[in-house]
Amino acid sequence: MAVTLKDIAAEAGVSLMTVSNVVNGKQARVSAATRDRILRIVKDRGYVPSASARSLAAKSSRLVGLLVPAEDEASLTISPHTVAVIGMLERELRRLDYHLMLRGIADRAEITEALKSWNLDGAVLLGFQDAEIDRLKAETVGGVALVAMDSYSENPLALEVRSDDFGGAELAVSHLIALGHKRIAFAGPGFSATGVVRRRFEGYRTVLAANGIGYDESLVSRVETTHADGLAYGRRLARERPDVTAVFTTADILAIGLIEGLAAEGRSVPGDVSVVGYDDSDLAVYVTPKLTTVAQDLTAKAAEAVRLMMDRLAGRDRPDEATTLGVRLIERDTAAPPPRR
Amino acid sequence: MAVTLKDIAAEAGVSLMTVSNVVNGKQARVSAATRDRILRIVKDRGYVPSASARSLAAKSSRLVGLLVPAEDEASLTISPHTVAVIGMLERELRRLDYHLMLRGIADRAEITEALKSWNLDGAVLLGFQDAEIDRLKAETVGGVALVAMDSYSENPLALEVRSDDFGGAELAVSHLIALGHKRIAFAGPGFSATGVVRRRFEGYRTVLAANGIGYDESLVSRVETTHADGLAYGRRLARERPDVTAVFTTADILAIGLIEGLAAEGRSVPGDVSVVGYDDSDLAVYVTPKLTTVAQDLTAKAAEAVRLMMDRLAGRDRPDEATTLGVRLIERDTAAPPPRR
DNA sequence: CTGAAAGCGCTTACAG
DNA sequence: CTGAAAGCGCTTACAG
Repeated sequence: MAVTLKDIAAEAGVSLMTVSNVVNGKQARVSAATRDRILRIVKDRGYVPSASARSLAAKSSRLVGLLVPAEDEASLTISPHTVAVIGMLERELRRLDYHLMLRGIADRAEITEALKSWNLDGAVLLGFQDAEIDRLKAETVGGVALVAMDSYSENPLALEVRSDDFGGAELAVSHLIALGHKRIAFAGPGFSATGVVRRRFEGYRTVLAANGIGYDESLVSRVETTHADGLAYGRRLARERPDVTAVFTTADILAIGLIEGLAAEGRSVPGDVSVVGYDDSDLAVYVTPKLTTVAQDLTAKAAEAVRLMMDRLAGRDRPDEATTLGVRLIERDTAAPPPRR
Repeated sequence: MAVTLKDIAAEAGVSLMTVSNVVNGKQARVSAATRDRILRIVKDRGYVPSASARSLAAKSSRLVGLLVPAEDEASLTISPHTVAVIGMLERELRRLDYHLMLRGIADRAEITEALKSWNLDGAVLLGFQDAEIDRLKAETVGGVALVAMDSYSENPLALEVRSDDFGGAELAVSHLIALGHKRIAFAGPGFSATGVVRRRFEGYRTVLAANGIGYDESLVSRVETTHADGLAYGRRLARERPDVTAVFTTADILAIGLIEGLAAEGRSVPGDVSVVGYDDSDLAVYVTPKLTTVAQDLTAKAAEAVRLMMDRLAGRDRPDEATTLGVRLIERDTAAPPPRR
């Protein structure tokens, strides 16, 4: 069947060991002549080392997992965020001769299982709630390099990477206030559980307070991150809250649905209501009017996650602190001064 | 370190073999009492079988690859298409206790390498050109189950899954003709090389001919599948081809850019120019006006690919013919009768 | 610079 | 119903 080290060794008239050394680039241990001869045979025969044999014999699998929460029977929901991370991660791993295993996690125990089963060298945790990261235990995680994206968990087992969610909200809400808005709503998904949303909510509250605007709980709505939920929220807002002149949302897709919902009830953006999104996804410029939004640099975030992972894998340990990336406000066409009364 | 079969066997006072049988569900070979005892220990100790050891000893790795073309230094471009397939594939594999390895392919030789290195049981090839599928050889592929998506290659080594590209184009162009259009442009990426685009182009030509409309090469433009290229094309079209009243494009994102480009030059859709997209991606309903487009059921296509793969893996071999899924036209707001002159 | 031995954690026949 | 042996393809010390 497949060509093995043994076959190459036999053909080259050397020992297994020598071929192994050559294949793994330990050149100091083999003469140039032998090396070239072996390399030629390797190439001619199309030899590819068995990764599972290697993984079994060595301590390292050269395998990194990308772990993403998954409903039991549903297929993985892959956000633009996830896509950016997958792309970057795969490329960097490939460059360093690692492989990427993608795994949906329906049940918490599967994290451990995924780690152990293929003896992963590292894993990137994407989209988990802080509490789930908190629960990771050293016994079950072993020495696996763990990077948790968008997590505010304090668990020292995982390196955290996120962008400045508090600051992003500050930027957005300050902008709305500067335009003259006072009745500013907040819309986002379950913000008690997920740290990212909670930080944005805190940014919202903080800026309000700093500007002497009283906090009004009735302006805060829990809306899932989908176009449909945004749309329903927009209709509701138009009907029930004519006093609201601006909305800060935690996601572009939600903002886009919201704008459509407002329009369906005869309210225009930004004429009647201003809307600020979050993410600066591609979508933001495809829609009309183009979306004013908080940009987080997904590519940079993914790159940072990969870099942390690679540093850990290479044993270049770095100060074990969370990395927080900057954000900025992209002013486009959905935020304007409130209508004159 | 990690708990092994041996540890479990020792604790249960049985042989390795017996534990192995229990873990692998070969219950006929073990008494119920022993089985329950072993299962309890397995659970208590948190034993997870080593997949690499298993892969090495058995003939099967329970590993399926998703192979996607990648520019050398660029990160994977993951289309909505790819996302749908990744999600479906991961879920089905997980359900059957397989794992998914994601691999970008910069160079053709890497396909073989990916297959051999981890001893993949199967692989889904996504986004390769027909010629690349054609070149796959039995020697290098071995017995790996191969599914090629959106391929029109005749290579019997791979099972092909695609949707009815010729029919989709027929639907779109017939619709435009029925509305009264005669000067209908075609815009899509490199359509000599990729079978999918070529089939759509053939659909376009065929319908034109069937309706007595002469083929005009100057109406056919090669435009890459990006918003930016669509936009540039739209501007060009508005300036140089006032005679064109309708455009059939091979992708929604391209159509959306095109509409923006036309608008930038003062031409409205569908007032001045009608546009039909392809894919019915989420985007289609987010933009204004909402896009008329050809829907291909990505979920169904992904599901079919997974099903073919699973049947092959399970040895349930099926008639080795390509699967072609249906398409349908979704009429929304970007196609209307041509302007009266 | 090169090699013989042991072992990684499993499964696959084959016995009993 | 249960087990002892061989082997999957590699790497890791350790010798020479």
